[in-house]
Amino acid sequence: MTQQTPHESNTKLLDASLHVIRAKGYAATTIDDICHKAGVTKGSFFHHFKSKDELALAAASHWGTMTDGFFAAAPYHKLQDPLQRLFGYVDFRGEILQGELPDYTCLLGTLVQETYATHPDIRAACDKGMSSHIAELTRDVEAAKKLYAPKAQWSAESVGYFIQAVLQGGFIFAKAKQNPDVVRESLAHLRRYLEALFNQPRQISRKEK
Amino acid sequence: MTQQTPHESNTKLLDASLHVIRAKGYAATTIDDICHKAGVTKGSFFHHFKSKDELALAAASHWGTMTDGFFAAAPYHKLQDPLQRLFGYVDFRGEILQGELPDYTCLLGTLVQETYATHPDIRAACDKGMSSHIAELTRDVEAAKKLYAPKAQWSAESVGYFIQAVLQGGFIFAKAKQNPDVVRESLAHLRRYLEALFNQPRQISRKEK
DNA sequence: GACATCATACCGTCTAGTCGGTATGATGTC
DNA sequence: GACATCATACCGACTAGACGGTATGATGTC
Repeated sequence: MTQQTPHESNTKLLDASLHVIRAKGYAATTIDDICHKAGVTKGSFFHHFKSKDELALAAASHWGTMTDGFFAAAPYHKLQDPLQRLFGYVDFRGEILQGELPDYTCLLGTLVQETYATHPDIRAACDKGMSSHIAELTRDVEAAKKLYAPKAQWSAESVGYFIQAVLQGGFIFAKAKQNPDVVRESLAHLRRYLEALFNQPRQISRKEK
Repeated sequence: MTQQTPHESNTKLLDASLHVIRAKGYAATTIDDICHKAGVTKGSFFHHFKSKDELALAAASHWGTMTDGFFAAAPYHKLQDPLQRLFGYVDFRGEILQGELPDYTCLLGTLVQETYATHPDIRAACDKGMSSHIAELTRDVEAAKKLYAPKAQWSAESVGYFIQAVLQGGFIFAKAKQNPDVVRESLAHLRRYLEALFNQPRQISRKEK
């Protein structure tokens, strides 16, 4: 909290770890892998981080900071209507499926799968990061519900989790097929569902042909 | 394919690996872990499997056999109407969320996350296993579509993948929260969506309070 | 006695983490 | 402004242990 701007090597190591862990998984990632990718030495690594596990915690936190900024800066975020902002989010998640798999998949989803039973603190950090992203989403769902479906039975939070589950699950198939098409098609189903939940007539989304 | 009934140790090793890999992940699982859990020695392990990677392939195949049998024997499978069978599947997936996390999460989803970039053959085996399960599901979706929504635009296959994505994504949150409630709530959303897709009036499912 | 099924000791490599050391630059003192 | 002192950042050889895999031989079964 009393952080100065961290040193460049520190940031390079964190950025490298985001990529390498998403590509190889946490256990298979070696410290040397990360150092090599970051272009720093092992001595430097252990100057900045006490252990591999501590790096994972720092990486999870770094991931949260990165993604918060990324989504806050996205164009959909400026829309006034909370429902439009929600649709904007879903469409945006489809638009960013570009480049290699480690560029668009979720670090926390990968990390938690491997560590939930063996590394309680890393599991908790993943939970915290994902929950905070979902809480942000849930605020829009809640506001949209008040406006468009005030009497509906479902909870806004469960919708937030549902959206993320579709994404996380889609990423698994993207990895299995080396191809994000399943994510795109699942997002199309998700959007159709959200339209129904909020009593919106079927409409063609911006990016849909 | 010309398999005799495999020796007991072989099966014990495979069963053990299903559990251990789902708990710790593939890379963090050691051969000794699996031997210990199976109650056999390392000599036996290497008598039955050439390497750890070969075990992973055998485990993926074993998983497919197990789950095929498990779902084929489930009560919903006897229903005549394909749409009821589909709803039966979704409800059944909710009902089996019992016991510890490694008891109900998906081996292939866990495995593919860690290996997709580094172990092409394991990745392919996971893809094959998941695709085959989805193909089975897709047959019911297709049949139900013919009956209840013949003109709809969506493809049956994309619905099959969507269902699995919701499950796989839900498992990630179950791991993060050590609790399958997110899966249950996501399955409730999924069911509501499927009812809409097939033009079914909202109905209270058997297990819903 | 031949073959499958182990059991045990062992080997070599890989890897997280250590440790002694250096480079750089800030701060204080005269 | 010269010099001592010290903190931070970094380097890379080294180590101890873990882990995948092997070698060898025992035991049972036909």
